[in-house]
Amino acid sequence: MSEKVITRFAPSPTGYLHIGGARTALFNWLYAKHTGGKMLLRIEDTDRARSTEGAILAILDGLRWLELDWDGEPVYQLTRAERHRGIAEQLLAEGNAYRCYATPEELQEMRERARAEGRAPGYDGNWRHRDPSEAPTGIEPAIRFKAPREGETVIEDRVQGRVTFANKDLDDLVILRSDGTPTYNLSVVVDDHDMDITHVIRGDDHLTNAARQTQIFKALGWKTPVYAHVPLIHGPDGAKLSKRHGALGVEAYRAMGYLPAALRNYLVRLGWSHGDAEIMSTEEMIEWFDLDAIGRSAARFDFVKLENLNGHYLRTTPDKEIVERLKSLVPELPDGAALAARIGEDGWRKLEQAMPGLKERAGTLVELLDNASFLFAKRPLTTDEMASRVLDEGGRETLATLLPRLEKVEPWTQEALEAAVRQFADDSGLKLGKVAQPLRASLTGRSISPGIFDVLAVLGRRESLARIGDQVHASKTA
RNA sequence: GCCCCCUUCGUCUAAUGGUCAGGACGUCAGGUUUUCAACCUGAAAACAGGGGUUCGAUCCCCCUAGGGGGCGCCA
Repeated sequence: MSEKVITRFAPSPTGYLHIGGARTALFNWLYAKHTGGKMLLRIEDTDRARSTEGAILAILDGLRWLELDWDGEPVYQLTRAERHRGIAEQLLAEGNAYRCYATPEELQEMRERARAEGRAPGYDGNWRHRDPSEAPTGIEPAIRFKAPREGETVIEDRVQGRVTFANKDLDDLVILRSDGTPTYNLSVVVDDHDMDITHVIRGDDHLTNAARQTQIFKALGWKTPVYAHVPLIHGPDGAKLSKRHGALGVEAYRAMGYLPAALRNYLVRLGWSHGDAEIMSTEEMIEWFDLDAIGRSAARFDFVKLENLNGHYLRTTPDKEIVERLKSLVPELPDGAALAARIGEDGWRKLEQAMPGLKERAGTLVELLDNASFLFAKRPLTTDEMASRVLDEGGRETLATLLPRLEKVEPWTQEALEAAVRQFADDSGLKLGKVAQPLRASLTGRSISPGIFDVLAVLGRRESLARIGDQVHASKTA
């Protein structure tokens, strides 16, 4: 019965689901899937001052967007406070905890003194042995766990290996605040036990917590879960991930135009590998993922590689799906409403038609959309610098002679257009590029675009001829 | 300050007590080409430093340096 693996993702809702949390969730999810187990979701909202409803929603949304599902209903830690309190009382009754009357000021002072004297700034255990009769009046005590003083606490970590802490370095932590609310380390132990969690996969910033939690598990006579502490993700400069370079919520990645499959693929390769495999399907990830293959060193976040991966997934995603994703993305963009109005039904149709050429050239959905902007541009087009240079006198003359030939093309298909333009280039003794570039500039306002015959076909006869005509006329009036 | 962890091309990583230290992204050079991409070919690019152990160390041990994490009545 207890053979089945149960992992959990346990974010605290004090902000969005950041990229490190997303990877932790992914690893928990993959391990659960790999072993045929479950992944539970627990919202660690015991810090009432900082937890927000919005953050909970953001985290749930982020997980859904990443397509990482969890088993059962999310457990809100706050709702279990009574149970946690009960265990604290039990620990107290069994002599594994004690009341501490130290005030915040006293603790502050103690820490400063310890630091000054070069000792670990932990609690000195003053109230561990003091008689309750000495308790000052008017002060509600906190309850502290009576941590072992001698010996060591050993964690057999699936990623970090055997990690040993001297018990003298681990102080008596508060398990129940003076206001009667449980603290993190107590809640985690009780919940992991009650939820039958078999594997705890989390960031290695929790490594020392694992030692403290192990002590509590032992005091309670409970079996500890298997631990796997994954190294953190750093910014490109090797320093802690800041908002500037990637500690963004996953919704920011969505807004930048990344695909969930690409982000998953990128994240799974940060700290974990399977031989030379780089691009892998979700099925392959599940099949191959294993705790033992997780590395022990921190990885730097690299947007360039993410974008490369995203480009790959863009190219292999069906056109219709990309259009759907764009439709939901556009309203969230700056000026999204206006953009959506400009695109319109007709624009979405053109977009899908032009998609094969567009997705080949983009790293993100946002870039793709920008590359596609010529599709919904209104005449007369504005031309960028490079396009203007192509549309010099010679370029416009070429267009002027080409225009009548194009007007005769029937039907207006890519094949017919290509044949006509190539024939024109031949007849004029011009290289195809000399014709294609002015054409491109007149049709898109840029020097870069999808294949020119695609552009012509998608834009349609009327619009294409009008845009070319605009340039020809400009040459006459100039 | 104390405790814990980490260190292979710029980045993500593989591998091994004896290898030309492999792959991917990026970079550079070619090819292809209507532009840009994509794609193909090729190149440059790493075992942090110092001691051991060993016939032989990137790999095992120690030290140093550098980086990271933790040290709350936060989670």
